[in-house]
Amino acid sequence: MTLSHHDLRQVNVFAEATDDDLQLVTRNGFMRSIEEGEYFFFQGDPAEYLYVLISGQVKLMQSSPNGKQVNIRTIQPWEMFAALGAVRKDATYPASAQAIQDSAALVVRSDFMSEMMQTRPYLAVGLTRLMTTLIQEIQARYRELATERVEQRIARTLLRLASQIGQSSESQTTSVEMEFSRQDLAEMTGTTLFTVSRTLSEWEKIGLIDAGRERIRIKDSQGLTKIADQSE
Amino acid sequence: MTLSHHDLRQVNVFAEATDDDLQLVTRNGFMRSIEEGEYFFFQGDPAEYLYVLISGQVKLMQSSPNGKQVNIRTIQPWEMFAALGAVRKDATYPASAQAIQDSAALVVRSDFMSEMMQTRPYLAVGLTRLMTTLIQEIQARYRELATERVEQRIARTLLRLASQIGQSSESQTTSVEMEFSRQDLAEMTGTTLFTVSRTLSEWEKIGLIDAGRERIRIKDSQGLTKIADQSE
DNA sequence: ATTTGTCTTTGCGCTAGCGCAAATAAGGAA
DNA sequence: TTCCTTATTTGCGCTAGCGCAAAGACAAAT
Repeated sequence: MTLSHHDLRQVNVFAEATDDDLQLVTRNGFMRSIEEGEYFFFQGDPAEYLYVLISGQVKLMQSSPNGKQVNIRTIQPWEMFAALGAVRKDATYPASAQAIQDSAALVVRSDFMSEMMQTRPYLAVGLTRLMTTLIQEIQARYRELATERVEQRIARTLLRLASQIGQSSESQTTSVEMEFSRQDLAEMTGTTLFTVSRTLSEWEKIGLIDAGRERIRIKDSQGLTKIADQSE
Repeated sequence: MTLSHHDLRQVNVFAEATDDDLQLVTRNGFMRSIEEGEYFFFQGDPAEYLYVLISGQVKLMQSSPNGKQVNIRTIQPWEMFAALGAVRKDATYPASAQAIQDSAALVVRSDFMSEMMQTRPYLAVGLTRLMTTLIQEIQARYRELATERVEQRIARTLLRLASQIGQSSESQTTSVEMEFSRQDLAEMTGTTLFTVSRTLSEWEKIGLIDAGRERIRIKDSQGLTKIADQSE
């Protein structure tokens, strides 16, 4: 698989890059494909590489000492992830990256990117911009987790995922088919598999969604929005 | 109040700055002092300035549409905050900054810092490094909120605060006196004022802490650590 | 078609923690 | 000192959501 510069410019950090710089990145990087369920890296590994997802879907998850897991973020194609190694020496990945669909990624050495950044402010600035986005998103999720009830969080998460996926795939169809297990969704919303299952069953009954094994499709996003926004 | 370069180098992002650059920053910035309870800025305001806390203590909090608040982060002296404006045009603050003690900050225009960053990679890289730290911290808090019980979260928060404060003040005394209301602590841990009160009362009874009105001192940090780490 | 493994559903009991209300305590101001 | 405001404590009832177990559904492999 070859990457055109046009493709790579979909990556926010590379949007303003010169052709030469993109050339450098692709020359120094390599492609890596893994199957559903496999990992790009594990929490605690030395952060030697950063990744740009080309196809598929990847979840970043963090596990606590006692073994429970939370889903920090779900990566869509053309997102850069695991970039922290580029700015911190001897960092280790704070999360594991598992493919939830067969996935391919462009892999670049952290220290190579780090060198590039020293002489190309646009790169460092772009990376900072990316990080502010991430911070804002996780802060919002944190607030939701702290203040909202499970039902609202699940609704909001479904809507968020639908918009992320709808954005990355060009299919602007109203109802996107999403592939997630109940367990995945539980980890994303900070609840349990059982509660997710119960909630989705309820919603399917009243026609808000259409759900199956590892598959959810939103039928009435307005109805979900109403649930997500209900103040009490 | 004047800021020596030595002082400013305590700020991580400025650690490697040249004297000239520090000069520029102080010349283009100004000091702003506010009293306990007042705000440096509010969520939703245009992010025109970034701040470096010089003295006091500030909490960054986010409020949801329905009015509930969470404490995103607590700022200690020599921390930079509200830096997102420097990399995003037309951004608005995603949180409000309220002084929980009388505080003073160095205030710098976002677009001035933005310009500096264009020609000084160390600044952009330093800012990115700062952001990765923030991301890691809030991710950890997110995981805790999702997987741990209230008791553990309160214990962990107390320990974290104690270490942060102990770090910024040079007093390496074993037990730091912390000034927080029960409400503050509730917002930091994603619980309610009542639960915090009950928990602290319990801990005071068994000698882990010493608490008063808007005041907490850890007496037995080992005991707290044990609570924070208990896996069940 | 049958088996096997995994994912999902659902019933059931339980409890951590919420939320209200009322009492109490601690400072600060007059 | 006394008053006033604000923070804290504590009792009490309640429920959202957890966690287990067992059954059911689906998909892939043989």
